[in-house]
Amino acid sequence: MKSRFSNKFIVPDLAIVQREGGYARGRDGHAQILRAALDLLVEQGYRAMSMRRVAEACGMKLGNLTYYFPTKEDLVRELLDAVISSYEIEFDAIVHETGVSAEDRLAEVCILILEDICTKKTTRIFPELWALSNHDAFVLERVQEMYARARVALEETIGEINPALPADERAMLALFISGSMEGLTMFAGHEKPFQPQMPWLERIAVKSFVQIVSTIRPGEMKGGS
Amino acid sequence: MKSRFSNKFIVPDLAIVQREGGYARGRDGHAQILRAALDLLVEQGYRAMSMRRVAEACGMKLGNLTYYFPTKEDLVRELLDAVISSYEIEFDAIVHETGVSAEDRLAEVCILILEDICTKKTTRIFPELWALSNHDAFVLERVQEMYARARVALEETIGEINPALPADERAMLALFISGSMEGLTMFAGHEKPFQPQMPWLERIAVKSFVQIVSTIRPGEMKGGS
DNA sequence: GCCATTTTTTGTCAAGTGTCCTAAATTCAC
DNA sequence: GTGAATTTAGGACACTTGACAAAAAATGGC
Repeated sequence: MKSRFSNKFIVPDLAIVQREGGYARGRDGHAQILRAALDLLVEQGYRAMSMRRVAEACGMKLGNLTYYFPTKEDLVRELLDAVISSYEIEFDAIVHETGVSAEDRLAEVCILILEDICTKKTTRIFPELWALSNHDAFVLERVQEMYARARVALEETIGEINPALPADERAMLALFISGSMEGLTMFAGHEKPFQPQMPWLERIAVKSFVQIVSTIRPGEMKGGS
Repeated sequence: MKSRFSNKFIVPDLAIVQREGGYARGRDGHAQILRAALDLLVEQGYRAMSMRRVAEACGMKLGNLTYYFPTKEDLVRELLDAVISSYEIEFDAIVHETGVSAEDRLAEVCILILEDICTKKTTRIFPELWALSNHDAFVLERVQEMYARARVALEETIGEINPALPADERAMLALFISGSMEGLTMFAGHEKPFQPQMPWLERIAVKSFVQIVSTIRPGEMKGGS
């Protein structure tokens, strides 16, 4: 499952924003709740993430949990923010990488994402988010915002590989590549039937992406033959 | 949103297996329940698909619903089967299509799937199934079985385009292509932010898929340079 | 029309859900 | 140490959920 690229980047579980006031214990409790909620979400799914179970999971009484998060929506939103922020931080970091060729950087970004897909956390959480985003505008917007940031790195390298491509077509290519990788979650993600074949899929993906980025010509995806 | 290929195939909502005995009214009720459950699942998500809401949605009392489906698991399994079967029927049908070139057949299969992704039903249901499959072995198996059938058509045309490829590498390519398309659901599916750009994505996808299938050489994805 | 079979109604059950409120305990700057 | 602010505990509320049971109604072959 190890790739030929070193894992310089690993996405941390949560990017928790420290609360302003309060005591030290309060800050601990705050973070503890988010971690417990995430763990419940990953291990047993969204249905299991009830206020009572979250409270129990971090040795807390229900009444205390509602002190930190008066409503469940508060908890869900802050958890979503913490989870997604951790991905965004990584994506923002990789943008400023330099030194290797454009093709290798494209490959590197893709490998990072594909390796992350194999993670239990990512395999479990993202389908949950996709399902939620179908009926919750807030989740939809937040998730799409994250993907938009993920595409920044892709668009940049695409521009280096194929400078003739206009911006909107670069964006489309990045969108295709990003979505293409996400789709492998259900097949080669954690404990999925084709997880052992992920290295093969990585090679196919990288070769395929580099190829389409290099060979597509301006206007071709819009109406050219 | 119309593609250059005619929509010969449209996936019907449900492939309901008729019950054996009983009165005519009973058979109606049976189908009515499955339709109401599907509608609830699509319109409001899995959480809204409670026994009471399903019963109410088809003008039925709760107790009557439990007569048809003693447990909720019974209902979910039969609904899942009806939904997935409708897709499998289409996939099986397209395999027996002939007449056009291998490249065009690959394109046709891909277009069919990508058009289906834009459907409200597919956009809504599949993320739900992916999320469920993370914590329900039955759902996982049934969904993966469906995808396996969907890959049959892909593997066949891949073999025609690149006959030198061994079976397992053809299978990997089909897996990549299938997963690649599924991933676009969250971006260009029904009411998703890039739904209007789906035609562009279709062209990118088809060109990319044909390219990788045509140019990849045996052994390349396993260890070649 | 009879009558066994099938379908429907009605009511109940225990368990779980999110939310709210009050009183007690703890923390920590002063 | 005192005391105000913060954190915890405990209980209660109204509501939803899946499952179950028994009586009532409708169906349709004979």
